[in-house]
Amino acid sequence: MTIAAPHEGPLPAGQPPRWERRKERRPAELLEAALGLFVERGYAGTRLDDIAASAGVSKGTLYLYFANKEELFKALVRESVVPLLERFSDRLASSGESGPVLIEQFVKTWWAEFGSTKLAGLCKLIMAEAGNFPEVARFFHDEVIQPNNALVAGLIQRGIERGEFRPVDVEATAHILISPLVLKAIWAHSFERSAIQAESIDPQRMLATHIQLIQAALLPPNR
Amino acid sequence: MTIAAPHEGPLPAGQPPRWERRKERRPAELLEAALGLFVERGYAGTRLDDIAASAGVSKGTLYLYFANKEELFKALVRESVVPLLERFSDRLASSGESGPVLIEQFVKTWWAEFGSTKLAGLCKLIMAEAGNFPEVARFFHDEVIQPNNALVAGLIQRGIERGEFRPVDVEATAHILISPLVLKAIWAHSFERSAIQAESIDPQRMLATHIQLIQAALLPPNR
DNA sequence: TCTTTAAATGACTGACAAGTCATTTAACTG
DNA sequence: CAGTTAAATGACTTGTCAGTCATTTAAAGA
Repeated sequence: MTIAAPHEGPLPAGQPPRWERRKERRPAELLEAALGLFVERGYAGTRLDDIAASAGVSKGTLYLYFANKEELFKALVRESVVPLLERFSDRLASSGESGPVLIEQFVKTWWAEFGSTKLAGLCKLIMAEAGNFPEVARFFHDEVIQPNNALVAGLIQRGIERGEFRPVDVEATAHILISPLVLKAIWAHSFERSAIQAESIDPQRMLATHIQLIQAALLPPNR
Repeated sequence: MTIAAPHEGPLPAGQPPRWERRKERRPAELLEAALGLFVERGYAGTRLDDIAASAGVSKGTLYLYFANKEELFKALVRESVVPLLERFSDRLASSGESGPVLIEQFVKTWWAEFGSTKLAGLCKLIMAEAGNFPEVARFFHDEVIQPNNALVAGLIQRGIERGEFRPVDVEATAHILISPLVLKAIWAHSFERSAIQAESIDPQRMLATHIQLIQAALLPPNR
């Protein structure tokens, strides 16, 4: 993509080397290519030759950086997850907003930062391959899903304590709140790819309705 | 599984033939075996040898009944969908119950008849393979998902017209209502298989909460 | 300019699994 | 009890793709 300076060391003063080599941006480039192809064709359906070609190198190069296909896949999951967590953790946990507003912020942020992203395709992929890669599934579950659920549960719990929400089963409600987001994100990478002219609902419209419904459902019974 | 009489014709009076042959229950048996293995290991991960062995025959036999792996898969989807539709169509569409009760009935029936079944695994499989089998995805979408959505949308629409529900975006609400069911069903065939000791929520508990929340969310603003 | 170093290559191999088919086996027939 | 039919078999062929490695290429240093 972009022309890059060698990883370190002095370059011939000024102009970058026309053709790159011995770069250590290679792993990242390969993972980027792998993400796209894995999401599009699935794990088994993606050839390492294609990933390499898509990253502009040969298959041999790929093996300089990753031991094998499975390790490449695991690295992809690991590397994709890190920025994801960073983006989310501190975002809403300690905001001063009211419960209903926090819910709205969460839904919108979640969709913008994750649901509408290629990463949602990765989520679909992991679910599809969970049976074949239990460790990967476990990792993703522990590092992404659980914290995310906990975050939502925290929002609801706090709202209840403040009297902004009526008392409900916090964990179950958290699941129910997230489900439409996750499913819509997955959907976009399965049916909406194939059955294109399917009259699928606009995400923003669905999100807006979802926010309204949840807020109404959690309204305390006072007054 | 069970010992079966030959497809037709007279048997030697009384005792069924000890070893079956030339049966035409074979296709169904093969599809049954295929369903289990496909759901467990995915499309690419399932060997035809294994399907045949699981059905108690050799691979050659499989090819007497299905042209190839892809046709076997398509047949599986087609055959699985038919009973699914029959079970659901006439169930709730013309019941005399009130809106909130219909919602509850729908959620519980859906889970019992589909979500907690192997067929949910098929749904996961189709989503995972949608990219590789667009026709299959389209078929499933048109024959299962759309009618199901329409059914729910109908319930909500009728409730609104009767004044049992407040006016909402019917289509979006239908999606939102179904999402937690579908996702929980898919979940059971991915993460809950691999990350077993994950503290996953009991489906009944989640269903109960979901019903409460939806009913509250749709409560008309009267009084 | 020559030498050194390591990044990159791509032809090769080995394994695995889809799909074939000549042969075997068992039910039925006369 | 032959003889006929077709269901069933499993060894074999074939194509694909993950993974290897001797060779090539280009950057850096002397």
